[in-house]
Amino acid sequence: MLTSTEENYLKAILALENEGAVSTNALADRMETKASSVTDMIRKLAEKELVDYQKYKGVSLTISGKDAALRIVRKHRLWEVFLVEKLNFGWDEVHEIAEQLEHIQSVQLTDRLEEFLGFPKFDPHGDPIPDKNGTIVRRKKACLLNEMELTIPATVVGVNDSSPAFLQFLDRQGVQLGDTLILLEKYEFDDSMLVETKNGTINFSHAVVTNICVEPKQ
Amino acid sequence: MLTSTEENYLKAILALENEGAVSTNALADRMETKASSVTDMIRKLAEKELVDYQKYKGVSLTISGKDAALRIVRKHRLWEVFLVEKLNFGWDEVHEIAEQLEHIQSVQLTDRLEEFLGFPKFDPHGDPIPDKNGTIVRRKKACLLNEMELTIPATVVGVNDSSPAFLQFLDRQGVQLGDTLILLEKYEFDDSMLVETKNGTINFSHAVVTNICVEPKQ
DNA sequence: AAATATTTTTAGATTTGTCTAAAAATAAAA
DNA sequence: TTTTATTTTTAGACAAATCTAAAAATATTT
Repeated sequence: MLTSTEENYLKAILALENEGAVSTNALADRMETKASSVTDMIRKLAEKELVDYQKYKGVSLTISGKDAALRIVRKHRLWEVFLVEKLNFGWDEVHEIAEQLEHIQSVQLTDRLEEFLGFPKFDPHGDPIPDKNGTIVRRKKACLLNEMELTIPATVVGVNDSSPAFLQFLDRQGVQLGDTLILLEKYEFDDSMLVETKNGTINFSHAVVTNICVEPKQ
Repeated sequence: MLTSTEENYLKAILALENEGAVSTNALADRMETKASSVTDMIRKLAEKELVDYQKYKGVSLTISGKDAALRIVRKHRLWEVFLVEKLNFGWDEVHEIAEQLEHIQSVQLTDRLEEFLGFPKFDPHGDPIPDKNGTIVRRKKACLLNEMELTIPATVVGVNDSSPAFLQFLDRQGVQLGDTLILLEKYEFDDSMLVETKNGTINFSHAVVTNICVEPKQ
């Protein structure tokens, strides 16, 4: 059995390891703790064979570590769906609560929740929900809004930044999952872009267009 | 903010204090820990003004301690309703999971869950659910099955023992909340009783009839 | 009321996750 | 390739919740 802290470390390592090992400092940053604390915890996870670790070389998840991490992500995202779909929370309000709920230990609970929710494949931010075996649905045609060709309609399928600040900004612009957006112009000097939304044509900064995931319509 | 352990102590004190202070040993028994650990924790709770404590005299909850305890009981029982009503768990399966869920910190979550469930007044074992203010509905006419008069029909409204063993026993006898039972005979020599149930007339031991709460029908 | 038994508290130790400060290893720059 | 800077690890300490063993207070019995 893992402690909540151990689970949070595994989740952080999963999020950070895009090919290659994760550095101690990167983990410390994400966990909002000190590098020395990270070293201690990594040692413990290595002893439990959840991560591969060599001094000064960073960490990566083992098979069973990745498995554990995916189970936590699965729970987190299922609870987010529950909070939004059943309890009418906004997509900007659910992360913090799901951070607690993801540590509830009961495989049966998770599986029944999934069934109750109708086996959703994506959470309220468009992130994929691992199934019972840790398998994730991958979107093939998805890209960032700024990578779209001009004038081609695109459906919003997710966000890269799930912070309340960004989500509330999108709410205020009337942008939500499933909406259609069209890139009309790109301005080189500040990488901002003109986008057609259901609320009209709006100029979005670089930070905005690189944090919205879309799929070409049809 | 309270730790889960502190919350569990408060809950235990609430459950044990039927007039008069709770002894260190009684708490240790219920918490499945040692008396010395209880003394330490009581000290901490006293510092936070959640309990009144005098050395060698036992503890009792302060107003704010009782408040906190009731909030935890409220969450526990609401989650039990959710598990049974929405996720189709049996009444014998929910306690352990609710023990974890009761520590999730979010007043908004609790209140929205309550609303989602239709403001239930009792949990799956017939125990009353405190409302937002800690107020509990009291059943006026309720008594134990063994206290009923012979031949008077009574409705099952709760159980005093919520252990899986007892609940599964009741399941096998076909006894559930809302059922009508009729006391037919009392046997002095072992305090067992003959009871009419929807599955026929059954002899129930003293342990059974003193753990079923009923209300005279109508 | 004195002796004995029980309950409760204290003292000191352990584990978990964290910290600071210093040392060691690695990476980057001169 | 030395020197300097950065990253990572070690050493030692702390707070929380627990434990064992011993001491102190209270209760019970003779």
